[in-house]
Amino acid sequence: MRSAPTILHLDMDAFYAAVEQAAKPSLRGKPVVVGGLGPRGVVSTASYEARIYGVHSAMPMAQARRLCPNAAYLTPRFTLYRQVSDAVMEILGRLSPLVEPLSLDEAFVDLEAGEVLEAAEAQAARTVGERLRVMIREATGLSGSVGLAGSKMLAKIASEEAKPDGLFLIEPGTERELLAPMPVRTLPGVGPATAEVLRRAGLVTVGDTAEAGEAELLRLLGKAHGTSLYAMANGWDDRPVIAERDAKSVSVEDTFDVDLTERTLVQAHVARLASRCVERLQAAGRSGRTVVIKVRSYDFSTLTRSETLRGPTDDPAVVREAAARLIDTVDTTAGVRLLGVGVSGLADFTQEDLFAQAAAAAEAAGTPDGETRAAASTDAPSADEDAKPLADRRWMPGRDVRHAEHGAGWVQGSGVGRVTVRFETPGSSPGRVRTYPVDDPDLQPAEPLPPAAMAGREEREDGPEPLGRPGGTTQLSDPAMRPKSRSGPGEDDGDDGPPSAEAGTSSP
DNA sequence: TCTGGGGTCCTAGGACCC
DNA sequence: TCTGGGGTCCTAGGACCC
Repeated sequence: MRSAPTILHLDMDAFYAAVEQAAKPSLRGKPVVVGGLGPRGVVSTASYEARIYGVHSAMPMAQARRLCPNAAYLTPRFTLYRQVSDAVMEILGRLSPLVEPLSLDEAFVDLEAGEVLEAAEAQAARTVGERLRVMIREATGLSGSVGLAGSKMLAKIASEEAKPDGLFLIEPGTERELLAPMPVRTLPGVGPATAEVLRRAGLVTVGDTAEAGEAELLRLLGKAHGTSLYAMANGWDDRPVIAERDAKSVSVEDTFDVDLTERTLVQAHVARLASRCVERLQAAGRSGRTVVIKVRSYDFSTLTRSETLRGPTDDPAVVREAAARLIDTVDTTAGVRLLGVGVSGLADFTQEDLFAQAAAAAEAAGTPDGETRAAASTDAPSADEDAKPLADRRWMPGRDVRHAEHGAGWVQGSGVGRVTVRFETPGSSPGRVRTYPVDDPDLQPAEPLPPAAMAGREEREDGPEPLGRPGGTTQLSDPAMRPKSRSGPGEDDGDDGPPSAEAGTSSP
């Protein structure tokens, strides 16, 4: 715990939804929900306008649609979010060399490690935080909330208090009094299960928990959890900001629109997931020794099976074979809703490297060829072409497209052989809507356009058609064009829950 | 129309070794 | 001739986070 508030936590406000609003002028000020659009999708991020209706992260998409039928529902575009995130992280790097990203939209910064802050007093830290918020807005057009405190835990709690679009500084010395009345769920590491255990013991607030004493918490929660919770409840936290950590596992998983029952289909999906997993592993330049499969059944019960190899590998065939052996041990006849394949026990070298080294050594020593292994490891990794039908992905709501005549736009919706496109770009004014057949050769998928603030020079010259020409056929209901109907104050507790991953459901 | 996807860390039991 | 004790690795599951 530092005597000056020199740990900064940045949390971007409703990040994915805010990026979409920056990219799509017609959605600004309107409810926007980003997440999986399939029958089993969940909400990744809801804009503040959508939260007023009760929509929040991790909520099933179907429920969100019931609560807020007029929102724009968009599939996530991670490459774009990563671009914007990189720009934000670069700005954080100007404050201090010690930046710890937690996700695309969140990071800790140790201001003491930078020169920006010499006089380590509160006023200086506040100034740095406010300047940061301005820089982020100028560079990306987005708002972020800043927490400042003497520890990571408190900085994070502070940024939560600051939301949305604010700054909150916890003056060292005031933390216990600030924390005491807060619900124990405020503390990091206290989720539903822990909160319930504590509630049954009569501990509801952070203050209750601190007063209960360490022995009681150890009894209730076990060693590691009890010890850390006692410290957190007292505001004690001296975890350092750590610049970069190596990943410890890589995994991919798919939830299916309809439960899988056919054995060969299950096996085929496991093989495909194994290949995808290895692609990611290789892209990271890593290899792994333990292969894990995950199976979620029709009733949501979930199990994992793992196998540890003799040495680390990044060979797709080796991982596929291990995954195939593992799935063979699982009864899937009742129906499977999710399959996953992961690799852990990561290393920076591979078994093949070792073979190659041995071979090279052997060759150097005059032994005939060291080629035996090479063939196996260069097998084509069988890209997952058939992952999702191409047509489905091309016209997912939210995707960028380009029309030969009308220029850049994005997919507002599709169905029954048609795609509805709104023609606008980040720097334009709200655009109009037109509908095309899905196989119209004039219409093609396009690269995402970054927020206008980031676009710099190259943007703008190629805007969409101006408003005013009649002829756009609007046949899908058009959420973005409805009048703003902000109802009621809404609650708006925290921000962002779970970010999500690729639109990811697929059917057999 | 109930419940995504990508991670981290912890616990606990059994195998195995010294 | 009836019971060690500790350390490490592996496997499985669960809580939690974004």
